Amino acid sequence: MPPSQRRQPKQARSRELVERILTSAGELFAGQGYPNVTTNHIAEHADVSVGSLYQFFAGKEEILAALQDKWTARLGAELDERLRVGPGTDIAETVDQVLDVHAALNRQPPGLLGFLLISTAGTDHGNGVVAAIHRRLVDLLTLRARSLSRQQMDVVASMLVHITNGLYSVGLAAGANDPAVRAEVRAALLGYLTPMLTGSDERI
Amino acid sequence: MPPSQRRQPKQARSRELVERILTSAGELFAGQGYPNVTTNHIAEHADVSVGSLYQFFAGKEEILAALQDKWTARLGAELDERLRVGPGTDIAETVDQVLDVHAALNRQPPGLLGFLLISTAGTDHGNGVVAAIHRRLVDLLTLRARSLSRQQMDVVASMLVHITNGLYSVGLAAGANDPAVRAEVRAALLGYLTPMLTGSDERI
DNA sequence: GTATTATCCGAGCTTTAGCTCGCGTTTCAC
DNA sequence: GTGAAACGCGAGCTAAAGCTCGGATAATAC
Repeated sequence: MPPSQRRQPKQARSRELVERILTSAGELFAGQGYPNVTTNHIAEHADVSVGSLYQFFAGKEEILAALQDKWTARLGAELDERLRVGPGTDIAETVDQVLDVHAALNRQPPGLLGFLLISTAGTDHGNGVVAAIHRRLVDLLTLRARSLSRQQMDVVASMLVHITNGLYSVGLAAGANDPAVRAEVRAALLGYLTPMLTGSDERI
Repeated sequence: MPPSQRRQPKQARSRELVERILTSAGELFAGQGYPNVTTNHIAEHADVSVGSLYQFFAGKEEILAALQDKWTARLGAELDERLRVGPGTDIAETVDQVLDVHAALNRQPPGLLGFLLISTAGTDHGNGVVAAIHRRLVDLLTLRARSLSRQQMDVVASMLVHITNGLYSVGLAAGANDPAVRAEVRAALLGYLTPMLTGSDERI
């Protein structure tokens, strides 16, 4: 399904223009808040005319969707690269890697990743984005937590998505690089996962 | 600091009108999403004229702020009432109570509490609202976790606010009454809190 | 009962976000 | 080099959100 009937950038300069638009939109969304940003702002900030913007995007929502795709793809790629898990990998190490990736991506621009993840809630497109992350997590869990039922895995994956998203988004974004906060998020994730993976969880 | 220079409702009918406006706004915000709701929608849905609405509220943002105040006050009152904790109270019980209160408030209208809590992020007013909840939690922790330093308590309180807010808001709101989801949220909170309160946490 | 204050209303004015369209410019294919 | 396609532009149109104001009604004070 094509994002819209708009023109697809073919030449290098238009691809760069689209890139500038996305970058500016990201900075503005994260900085001013989605409702306060207009397509005119984005165009101006990107040093591009509105007309050009509308050649490639149908509107603000489509820009948001494109950003979500771009960043979740980036997030997924980073995770794939770092999480070469075998059955023997230490959980704590895995959690650290995940937190590293999140923190790094959420830094430039600050808070954007968190905003994007939060803003998936409710929209059709957002559901797809979350589903992709969810799938990846279930794959990960399959390697680690074979004692869990399929249904349990789904719930656990949801939990993980929302713990990390939620924490790194709703307010903790600012403190994500604060070691104390970081340590607590780590403790929370491990506190949740450890009993489950070591089998000491009576719910299993 | 007065919310605005608007008129304060003095008579019973105007207080009821303000009430209707807030109720309608809550339903619409939770149902249609904040950006899609206009003051005209709210007035119409509340069966009130826009003019009347603007006599008591300066605009949409102020209505949101009023809703945040009202619901966090309600949340705080419910928690105070149910969480008569002494040093001997069971943690699991406390967590259950907190989840009960959240779930109940988030039910009518569905998702409103979650939306309100999320939407505090970033705004000045929202910071105040979160600070109030935060303060209450630190009080609670003071009774339970005396071994924590003041700074640690702050971080832990932040974590708790964001775990509950985040989880019950970003996507889990829909499933908040699903027993499986509920059980996982419970497990996550206990997994985080138990080591800390029993002193088996090596970070303390 | 009368003056005063509080309230309520909604047509319509103002502002602004959203968006298009025609034209000039650049790149590409051959 | 030349025609075609891709691109870039921004003044300005459109629709809708935000909001006011003057006048009518209801509550309250005395």
